[in-house]
Amino acid sequence: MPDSLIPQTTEFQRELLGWYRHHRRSLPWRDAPSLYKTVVSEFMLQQTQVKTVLPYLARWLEIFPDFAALAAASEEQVVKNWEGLGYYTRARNLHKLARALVALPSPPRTREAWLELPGIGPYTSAAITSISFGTPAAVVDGNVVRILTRLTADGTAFRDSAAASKALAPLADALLNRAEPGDHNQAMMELGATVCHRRTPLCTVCPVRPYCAASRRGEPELYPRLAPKLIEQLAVTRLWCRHQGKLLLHRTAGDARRLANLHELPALEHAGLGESFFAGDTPIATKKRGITRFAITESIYAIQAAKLPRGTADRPGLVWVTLTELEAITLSGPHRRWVTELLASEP
DNA sequence: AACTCGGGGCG
DNA sequence: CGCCCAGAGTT
Repeated sequence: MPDSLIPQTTEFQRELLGWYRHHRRSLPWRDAPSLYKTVVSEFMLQQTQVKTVLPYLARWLEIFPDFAALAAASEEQVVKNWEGLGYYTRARNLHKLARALVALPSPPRTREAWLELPGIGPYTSAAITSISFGTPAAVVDGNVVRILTRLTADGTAFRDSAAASKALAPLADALLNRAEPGDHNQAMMELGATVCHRRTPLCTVCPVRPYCAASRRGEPELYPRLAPKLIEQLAVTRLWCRHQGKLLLHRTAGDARRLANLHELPALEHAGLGESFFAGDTPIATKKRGITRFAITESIYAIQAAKLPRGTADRPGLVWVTLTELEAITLSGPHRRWVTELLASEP
């Protein structure tokens, strides 16, 4: 392991923590910290930027102020308040977690015990226990991977960020300030978010620049080395079908791995229609979206209910929804926007 | 170990 | 457009 940094660990920790005390952003889970706020924010922040999370978290804390309120809510209500954030399994797991915690005499205090709970992995268990209980567990997220590979100029070609996190865990642990693990962990992530940017990092204001091999070489952007991902182009055709004030939607099965119980505009396959059903017609809207490794172009075609093949609307998953019901049900983020937009542009 | 899950920010 | 974001669960 490239660890020329290790002998200077104490100095590194002191500079990092000193910087953090002065420069940390004021964030809702830092102001009046509580276990509940820490847990909810960590779930929302999985693979999601701070800026995106802020409005969701504020609303969430109003509606579900503590574990008891969350545990008492229905799953439907919980997922509805996650609408637009994505990775909806996180919401279901957070809900399950709340129900598991209120059934215990007190929340666990060890990383191992938290790891057993739903939605909690290596990162989140370390984050929660270090921040809330002072447990000496080092977090390794995307920020930490970037900082550690730069500190040591580690040019290893990692398959993906998960492989990098695993490989860098020992170094993260060696650098952990065991007297202040929560602030140390947050300081590492704060540094990654506000100074050690993926591109054009602000090395001139970096508190740990003296310990950074990549900065010395003048090429911090070379790290980390991650394999490029292949983006696949995909085309989806969807229906816009209005009838007697209602809108035809597709509801994904509750046991599906993706978008379980969520609604979207029906795709051709949901309606049992062939690929060429709308051949020659003009879509009322064309939308682009990205989903992990897919770049999807969605074409939406208006069709009268009477022109659908008989029995189409009775197919499994298809539902007629009134505009009043539409507000209460959960749509995926993009579909919520598109539907709102298309309704507003109706004559 | 490799895949999958949604969505948005930003260069 | 492509990469990344306070990752975890499943296969």
